[in-house]
Amino acid sequence: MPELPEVQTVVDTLRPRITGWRITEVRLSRTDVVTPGGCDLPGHLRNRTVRSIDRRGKRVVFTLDDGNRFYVHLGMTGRLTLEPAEAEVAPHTHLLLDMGPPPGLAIRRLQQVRFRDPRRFGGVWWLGGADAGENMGPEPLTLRSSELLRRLAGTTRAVKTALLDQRLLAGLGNIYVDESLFVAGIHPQARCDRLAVEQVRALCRAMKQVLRRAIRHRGSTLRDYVDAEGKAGGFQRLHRVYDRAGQPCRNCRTRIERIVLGGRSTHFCPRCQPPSPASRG
DNA sequence: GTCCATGTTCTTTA
DNA sequence: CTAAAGAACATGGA
Repeated sequence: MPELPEVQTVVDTLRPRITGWRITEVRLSRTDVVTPGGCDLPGHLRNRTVRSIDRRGKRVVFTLDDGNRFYVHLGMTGRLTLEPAEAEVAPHTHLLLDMGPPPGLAIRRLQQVRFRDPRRFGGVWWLGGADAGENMGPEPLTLRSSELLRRLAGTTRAVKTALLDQRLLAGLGNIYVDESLFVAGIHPQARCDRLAVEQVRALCRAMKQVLRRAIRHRGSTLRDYVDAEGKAGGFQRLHRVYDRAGQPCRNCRTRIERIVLGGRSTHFCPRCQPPSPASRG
Protein backbone atom coordinates (compact mmCIF):
# COMPACT_ATOMS: atom_id res chain seq x y z
CA MET A 1 0.00 0.00 0.00
CA PRO A 2 2.79 2.30 0.48
CA GLU A 3 3.65 5.20 -1.73
CA LEU A 4 5.49 8.33 -0.69
CA PRO A 5 2.88 9.69 1.77
CA GLU A 6 2.42 6.33 3.50
CA VAL A 7 6.16 5.73 3.75
CA GLN A 8 6.67 9.28 5.05
CA THR A 9 4.01 8.67 7.71
CA VAL A 10 5.72 5.46 8.81
CA VAL A 11 9.04 7.31 9.06
CA ASP A 12 7.45 10.20 10.96
CA THR A 13 5.85 7.86 13.50
CA LEU A 14 8.93 5.66 13.89
CA ARG A 15 11.60 8.38 14.08
CA PRO A 16 10.87 9.98 17.47
CA ARG A 17 10.32 6.59 19.08
CA ILE A 18 13.48 4.71 18.16
CA THR A 19 16.15 7.23 17.17
CA GLY A 20 19.01 6.69 19.60
CA TRP A 21 17.68 3.29 20.63
CA ARG A 22 19.81 0.16 20.42
CA ILE A 23 18.95 -3.00 18.53
CA THR A 24 19.56 -5.56 21.26
CA GLU A 25 18.37 -8.68 19.45
CA VAL A 26 17.38 -9.63 15.91
CA ARG A 27 15.03 -12.38 14.82
CA LEU A 28 14.87 -13.07 11.10
CA SER A 29 12.33 -15.80 10.44
CA ARG A 30 12.65 -15.72 6.65
CA THR A 31 16.09 -15.11 5.26
CA ASP A 32 14.78 -14.74 1.70
CA VAL A 33 13.32 -11.28 2.44
CA VAL A 34 16.88 -9.98 2.79
CA THR A 35 18.99 -8.72 -0.12
CA PRO A 36 21.80 -9.44 -0.79
CA GLY A 37 21.03 -13.06 -0.08
CA GLY A 38 24.25 -14.06 1.60
CA CYS A 39 24.59 -11.15 4.02
CA ASP A 40 24.41 -11.67 7.79
CA LEU A 41 21.77 -9.03 8.55
CA PRO A 42 21.33 -10.01 12.22
CA GLY A 43 25.09 -9.81 12.70
CA HIS A 44 25.22 -6.37 11.11
CA LEU A 45 22.34 -5.00 13.22
CA ARG A 46 22.87 -6.57 16.63
CA ASN A 47 24.06 -4.10 19.28
CA ARG A 48 23.98 -1.16 16.84
CA THR A 49 22.21 2.06 17.73
CA VAL A 50 19.79 3.72 15.29
CA ARG A 51 21.32 7.07 14.40
CA SER A 52 18.54 8.21 12.06
CA ILE A 53 15.54 7.12 10.01
CA ASP A 54 14.69 8.74 6.70
CA ARG A 55 12.65 8.22 3.58
CA ARG A 56 14.07 8.01 0.06
CA GLY A 57 11.40 7.37 -2.56
CA LYS A 58 9.37 4.51 -1.10
CA ARG A 59 12.23 3.26 1.05
CA VAL A 60 12.53 3.53 4.83
CA VAL A 61 16.25 4.07 5.36
CA PHE A 62 17.91 3.29 8.71
CA THR A 63 21.36 4.72 9.42
CA LEU A 64 23.26 3.02 12.24
CA ASP A 65 25.83 4.44 14.66
CA ASP A 66 28.65 2.84 12.65
CA GLY A 67 27.53 4.75 9.54
CA ASN A 68 26.17 1.67 7.77
CA ARG A 69 22.65 1.65 6.39
CA PHE A 70 19.82 -0.66 5.47
CA TYR A 71 16.36 0.01 4.13
CA VAL A 72 12.92 -1.57 4.22
CA HIS A 73 10.66 -1.52 1.17
CA LEU A 74 7.02 -2.27 1.98
CA GLY A 75 6.06 -3.61 -1.45
CA MET A 76 2.28 -3.92 -1.67
CA THR A 77 1.32 -5.35 1.72
CA GLY A 78 4.30 -4.57 3.94
CA ARG A 79 3.95 -3.12 7.43
CA LEU A 80 6.66 -1.68 9.61
CA THR A 81 5.40 -1.22 13.14
CA LEU A 82 6.63 -0.59 16.65
CA GLU A 83 4.91 -2.88 19.11
CA PRO A 84 5.31 -4.08 22.69
CA ALA A 85 7.33 -7.29 22.72
CA GLU A 86 4.51 -9.11 24.48
CA ALA A 87 2.02 -8.32 21.69
CA GLU A 88 1.01 -11.33 19.64
CA VAL A 89 3.19 -11.78 16.55
CA ALA A 90 1.01 -11.72 13.43
CA PRO A 91 1.52 -14.27 10.65
CA HIS A 92 4.02 -13.29 7.93
CA THR A 93 6.15 -11.30 10.38
CA HIS A 94 9.60 -11.81 8.88
CA LEU A 95 11.85 -9.59 10.99
CA LEU A 96 11.76 -8.56 14.65
CA LEU A 97 14.17 -6.10 16.24
CA ASP A 98 14.25 -5.82 20.04
CA MET A 99 14.87 -2.18 20.89
CA GLY A 100 16.61 -1.02 24.07
CA PRO A 101 16.30 2.61 25.25
CA PRO A 102 19.21 5.07 25.23
CA PRO A 103 21.23 5.25 28.46
CA GLY A 104 19.59 7.50 31.05
CA LEU A 105 16.08 7.00 29.73
CA ALA A 106 13.74 5.33 32.18
CA ILE A 107 13.15 1.78 31.01
CA ARG A 108 9.73 1.27 29.57
CA ARG A 109 8.42 -2.06 28.43
CA LEU A 110 10.42 -3.83 25.74
CA GLN A 111 9.58 -2.54 22.28
CA GLN A 112 10.00 -4.30 18.97
CA VAL A 113 10.24 -3.05 15.42
CA ARG A 114 8.37 -5.59 13.32
CA PHE A 115 8.37 -6.07 9.56
CA ARG A 116 5.40 -8.02 8.24
CA ASP A 117 4.62 -8.64 4.58
CA PRO A 118 2.26 -11.43 3.47
CA ARG A 119 2.88 -11.07 -0.25
CA ARG A 120 6.61 -10.55 0.18
CA PHE A 121 6.95 -8.05 -2.64
CA GLY A 122 8.74 -5.94 -0.08
CA GLY A 123 11.88 -6.78 1.83
CA VAL A 124 14.99 -5.60 3.63
CA TRP A 125 18.07 -4.40 1.77
CA TRP A 126 21.47 -4.18 3.47
CA LEU A 127 23.37 -1.21 2.04
CA GLY A 128 26.51 -1.07 4.19
CA GLY A 129 28.13 2.22 3.21
CA ALA A 130 26.26 2.51 -0.10
CA ASP A 131 23.84 5.29 -0.93
CA ALA A 132 20.11 4.56 -0.55
CA GLY A 133 19.15 6.38 -3.71
CA GLU A 134 21.18 4.65 -6.43
CA ASN A 135 19.35 4.68 -9.77
CA MET A 136 16.48 6.70 -8.32
CA GLY A 137 14.94 9.85 -9.67
CA PRO A 138 14.54 13.07 -7.66
CA GLU A 139 12.12 13.60 -4.78
CA PRO A 140 8.79 15.04 -6.00
CA LEU A 141 8.32 17.32 -2.96
CA THR A 142 11.43 19.34 -3.76
CA LEU A 143 11.33 18.92 -7.53
CA ARG A 144 11.71 22.00 -9.70
CA SER A 145 9.40 22.34 -12.66
CA SER A 146 12.39 22.87 -14.96
CA GLU A 147 13.87 19.54 -13.85
CA LEU A 148 10.56 17.73 -14.42
CA LEU A 149 10.31 19.32 -17.86
CA ARG A 150 13.83 18.18 -18.72
CA ARG A 151 13.06 14.62 -17.66
CA LEU A 152 9.71 14.40 -19.44
CA ALA A 153 10.98 15.97 -22.63
CA GLY A 154 13.33 13.04 -23.11
CA THR A 155 10.65 10.38 -23.52
CA THR A 156 7.71 9.58 -25.75
CA ARG A 157 6.00 7.39 -23.14
CA ALA A 158 2.54 8.03 -21.73
CA VAL A 159 2.81 10.35 -18.74
CA LYS A 160 1.07 7.84 -16.49
CA THR A 161 3.64 5.10 -17.03
CA ALA A 162 6.57 7.52 -16.95
CA LEU A 163 5.55 8.90 -13.54
CA LEU A 164 5.41 5.36 -12.15
CA ASP A 165 9.05 4.86 -13.18
CA GLN A 166 11.11 5.30 -10.01
CA ARG A 167 14.22 6.12 -12.07
CA LEU A 168 12.43 9.15 -13.48
CA LEU A 169 10.84 10.29 -10.22
CA ALA A 170 11.01 8.57 -6.82
CA GLY A 171 7.98 7.95 -4.63
CA LEU A 172 4.83 8.13 -6.72
CA GLY A 173 2.72 4.99 -7.18
CA ASN A 174 -0.57 4.15 -8.80
CA ILE A 175 -2.79 6.20 -6.45
CA TYR A 176 -0.82 9.43 -6.42
CA VAL A 177 -0.04 9.43 -10.13
CA ASP A 178 -3.76 9.23 -10.92
CA GLU A 179 -4.61 11.86 -8.30
CA SER A 180 -1.86 14.24 -9.47
CA LEU A 181 -2.82 13.95 -13.14
CA PHE A 182 -6.41 14.76 -12.24
CA VAL A 183 -5.44 17.88 -10.30
CA ALA A 184 -3.17 18.95 -13.17
CA GLY A 185 -5.94 18.28 -15.72
CA ILE A 186 -3.72 15.99 -17.80
CA HIS A 187 -4.93 12.86 -19.59
CA PRO A 188 -2.95 9.79 -18.41
CA GLN A 189 -2.18 8.78 -22.00
CA ALA A 190 -0.67 12.13 -22.92
CA ARG A 191 2.81 11.74 -24.39
CA CYS A 192 5.49 13.18 -22.11
CA ASP A 193 7.42 14.99 -24.82
CA ARG A 194 4.27 16.65 -26.11
CA LEU A 195 3.17 18.21 -22.85
CA ALA A 196 3.07 22.00 -22.91
CA VAL A 197 5.39 23.82 -20.52
CA GLU A 198 2.28 25.06 -18.70
CA GLN A 199 1.04 21.50 -18.24
CA VAL A 200 4.36 20.38 -16.78
CA ARG A 201 4.29 23.31 -14.39
CA ALA A 202 0.73 22.40 -13.38
CA LEU A 203 1.78 18.78 -12.91
CA CYS A 204 4.71 19.75 -10.70
CA ARG A 205 2.42 21.87 -8.53
CA ALA A 206 -0.30 19.21 -8.48
CA MET A 207 2.06 16.45 -7.31
CA LYS A 208 3.28 18.56 -4.40
CA GLN A 209 -0.21 19.62 -3.41
CA VAL A 210 -1.57 16.06 -3.56
CA LEU A 211 1.40 14.55 -1.70
CA ARG A 212 1.37 17.20 1.04
CA ARG A 213 -2.34 16.81 1.59
CA ALA A 214 -1.97 13.02 1.66
CA ILE A 215 0.83 13.26 4.25
CA ARG A 216 -1.34 15.62 6.32
CA HIS A 217 -4.05 12.93 6.28
CA ARG A 218 -1.51 10.22 7.15
CA GLY A 219 -1.68 8.44 3.80
CA SER A 220 -4.33 6.31 2.07
CA THR A 221 -5.56 3.04 3.55
CA LEU A 222 -7.29 0.86 0.97
CA ARG A 223 -6.75 -2.44 2.73
CA ASP A 224 -3.54 -3.14 4.59
CA TYR A 225 -1.70 0.07 5.18
CA VAL A 226 -1.07 1.26 8.74
CA ASP A 227 1.63 3.53 10.14
CA ALA A 228 4.26 2.47 12.70
CA GLU A 229 1.66 2.87 15.47
CA GLY A 230 -0.82 0.62 13.67
CA LYS A 231 -3.14 3.47 12.66
CA ALA A 232 -4.84 3.67 9.28
CA GLY A 233 -4.64 6.73 7.01
CA GLY A 234 -7.53 8.97 5.99
CA PHE A 235 -6.67 10.32 2.55
CA GLN A 236 -8.59 7.57 0.70
CA ARG A 237 -11.76 9.50 1.57
CA LEU A 238 -10.43 12.48 -0.39
CA HIS A 239 -9.43 10.61 -3.56
CA ARG A 240 -10.77 12.43 -6.60
CA VAL A 241 -10.36 9.60 -9.12
CA TYR A 242 -8.48 6.60 -7.71
CA ASP A 243 -10.82 3.61 -7.27
CA ARG A 244 -13.81 5.80 -8.22
CA ALA A 245 -14.60 4.32 -11.67
CA GLY A 246 -18.25 4.91 -12.59
CA GLN A 247 -18.74 7.49 -9.85
CA PRO A 248 -19.30 11.17 -10.62
CA CYS A 249 -16.32 13.50 -10.92
CA ARG A 250 -16.13 15.76 -7.87
CA ASN A 251 -15.64 18.72 -10.22
CA CYS A 252 -18.06 18.16 -13.10
CA ARG A 253 -20.15 15.06 -12.29
CA THR A 254 -18.89 13.20 -15.38
CA ARG A 255 -18.39 9.47 -14.77
CA ILE A 256 -14.82 8.61 -13.79
CA GLU A 257 -13.29 6.19 -16.29
CA ARG A 258 -11.01 3.24 -15.64
CA ILE A 259 -8.54 2.02 -18.25
CA VAL A 260 -5.43 -0.15 -18.08
CA LEU A 261 -2.06 1.45 -18.80
CA GLY A 262 1.26 -0.24 -18.26
CA GLY A 263 -0.64 -3.11 -16.68
CA ARG A 264 -2.03 -0.83 -13.94
CA SER A 265 -5.59 0.34 -13.51
CA THR A 266 -5.79 4.04 -14.31
CA HIS A 267 -8.58 6.37 -13.26
CA PHE A 268 -9.39 9.75 -14.76
CA CYS A 269 -12.16 12.19 -15.60
CA PRO A 270 -12.60 12.36 -19.40
CA ARG A 271 -13.91 15.91 -19.12
CA CYS A 272 -11.45 17.43 -16.62
CA GLN A 273 -8.54 15.56 -18.25
CA PRO A 274 -9.22 15.92 -21.97
CA PRO A 275 -7.06 14.01 -24.45
CA SER A 276 -5.69 17.00 -26.34
CA PRO A 277 -5.11 15.77 -29.92
CA ALA A 278 -1.59 17.15 -29.95
CA SER A 279 -0.56 15.22 -26.89
CA ARG A 280 -1.98 11.79 -27.60
CA GLY A 281 0.31 8.87 -28.43
C1' DG B 1 -13.41 -21.65 -8.78
C1' DT B 2 -12.72 -16.24 -10.60
C1' DC B 3 -10.70 -11.57 -10.61
C1' DC B 4 -8.26 -7.99 -8.46
C1' DA B 5 -4.77 -5.55 -5.54
C1' DT B 6 -1.02 0.77 -3.00
C1' DG B 7 5.26 -2.67 -6.46
C1' DT B 8 9.22 -4.11 -9.08
C1' DT B 9 11.65 -6.64 -12.55
C1' DC B 10 12.31 -9.55 -16.31
C1' DT B 11 11.12 -11.35 -20.98
C1' DT B 12 9.09 -10.93 -25.30
C1' DT B 13 7.68 -8.36 -29.16
C1' DA B 14 7.58 -4.52 -32.23
C1' DC C 1 18.61 1.82 -28.56
C1' DT C 2 13.07 2.78 -27.15
C1' DA C 3 8.64 1.18 -25.75
C1' DA C 4 4.74 -1.46 -24.70
C1' DA C 5 2.66 -5.65 -23.25
C1' DG C 6 2.65 -9.57 -20.50
C1' DA C 7 4.15 -12.40 -17.01
C1' DA C 8 6.21 -13.34 -12.79
C1' DC C 9 6.71 -13.03 -7.81
C1' DA C 10 2.90 -14.62 -3.26
C1' DT C 11 -1.15 -13.95 -0.56
C1' DG C 12 -5.70 -12.77 0.61
C1' DG C 13 -10.23 -10.55 -0.02
C1' DA C 14 -14.53 -9.95 -2.58
